[in-house]
Amino acid sequence: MRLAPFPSGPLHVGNARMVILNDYYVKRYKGELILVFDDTIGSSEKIVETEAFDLIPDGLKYLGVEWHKTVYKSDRLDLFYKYAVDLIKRKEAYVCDCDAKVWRKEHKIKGIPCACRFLSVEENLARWEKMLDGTYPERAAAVRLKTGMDNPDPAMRDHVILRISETEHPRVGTKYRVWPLLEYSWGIDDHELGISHIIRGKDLVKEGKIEQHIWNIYGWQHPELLYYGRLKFQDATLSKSKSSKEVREGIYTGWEDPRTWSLQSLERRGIDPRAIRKVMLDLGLSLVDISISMKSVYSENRKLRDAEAPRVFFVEDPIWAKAEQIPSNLSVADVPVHPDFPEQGVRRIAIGITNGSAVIGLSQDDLGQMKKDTLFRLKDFANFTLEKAKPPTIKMHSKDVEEVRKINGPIIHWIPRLNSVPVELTLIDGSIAHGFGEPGIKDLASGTFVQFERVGFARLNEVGATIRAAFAHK
RNA sequence: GCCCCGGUAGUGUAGACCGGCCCAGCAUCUAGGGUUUUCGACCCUAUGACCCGGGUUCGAAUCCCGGCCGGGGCACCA
Repeated sequence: MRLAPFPSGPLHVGNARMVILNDYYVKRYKGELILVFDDTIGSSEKIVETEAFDLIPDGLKYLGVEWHKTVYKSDRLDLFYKYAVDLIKRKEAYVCDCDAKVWRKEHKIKGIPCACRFLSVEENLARWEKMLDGTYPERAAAVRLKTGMDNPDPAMRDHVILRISETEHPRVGTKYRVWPLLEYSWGIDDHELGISHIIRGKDLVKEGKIEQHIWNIYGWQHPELLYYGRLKFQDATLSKSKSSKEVREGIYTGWEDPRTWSLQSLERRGIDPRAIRKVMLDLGLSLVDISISMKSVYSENRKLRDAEAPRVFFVEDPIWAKAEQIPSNLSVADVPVHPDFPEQGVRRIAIGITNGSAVIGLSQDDLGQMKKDTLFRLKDFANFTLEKAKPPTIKMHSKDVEEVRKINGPIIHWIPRLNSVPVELTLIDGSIAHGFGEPGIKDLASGTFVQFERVGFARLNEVGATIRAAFAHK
């Protein structure tokens, strides 16, 4: 089987379907997977980006995809030329010098052949040479495959299979000026590369039919063609060209910016590749267009990683409150690393008491919902009442959690002023939440997937004087 | 305009090829409840679907026809 990305940028969650489906069947039937960079010259809208040659394999490795060989379409032009000449000699193809617009209107739509279709083999071969040697400028001539002008489907009438482009190619430069189109190059390569099964999006069914036409000409065995419908995410806009532009212009921080939805960005957010794989495989292989939510990926990720995610306190944009009347024997809070696994021990958070009071950071949301005298609990520490809002002052009430449970009072997360560490948390929309994490956060390894209690899961990407983290999901 | 494909709960999927075991299974979402020193995890409960109309048949989500709705193709893009 084969993976055939166009190298315009890294793979994103949407591309993951194609990749995982192929990888799944290859592994299940112990087949062979070839990574084929579909780096023909493209068009003004579809441009080959050199960095994609590295970003795509990176994404595949992240997903745990194993491929056996890498092939570049741009290395195989001579092969496509060889078959082009052969098709012309077999009178299966011809060089058409009609204007594309005129041809579409007068010939394709009406189903009437143009004069070029009846030219002799010799004349066609002469024209072919003129395409190669530069006599024809761009767009002046193209090779058409005789799929049939009388085909009831206008989409199938004598499609162009090779055309002239003088765009410089990032890998082979200006060595070639005639480039194949996708359906032709694959018609040849699916056979030449020995592909047995093709799994691709249903936007390519017409291309599949053209491939079959070519296989029939040569009497080649048909690879199995399987198509799946369009996949949309309700809560993610996937646009490689938009991302590419925003990355280039510096509006996005790079290809790991969450707004690109690249595999790199998901890795950075601590999404387990197995979560993506599970969701993609659950979709099956139907032709139906589907629209799913990233929530399913998040749900799977939670199942996979909740158990290994240490709990940490993080307060965004904290309001520093003066906490009074704390007894000196309560100078440290012992907070479980993970509530379901007591054996993982506790986080010892020093409160920082001076003269019976300390400074504690609370979230604006929590504080905003409290009235004077509200009884609440600083989670895993002690109960307090709100004395006054400005300046924010809270007073120790009791230690036992039952006191606050009785009245069903709020239990909130918090951080001490003492030794708390600045944290920059990149959210899914690309914005950054500034806040502080509890002192112990600086002892965690970079790459750790944590749960900021009552905030959500995140991955620590840089651990230093300031912690940089990426929000994953609730 | 021409051609192709699809339509099971909010979402996704199983069942459809080989009609009965399907008054339709599962997951997720949503709403309740339980548990928990997190708005996480875990447990329980609830709501909720075979696009419509004919036909074949003892019997149709499954087969046939028509309609409706949706998607895609008709590029010298991939």
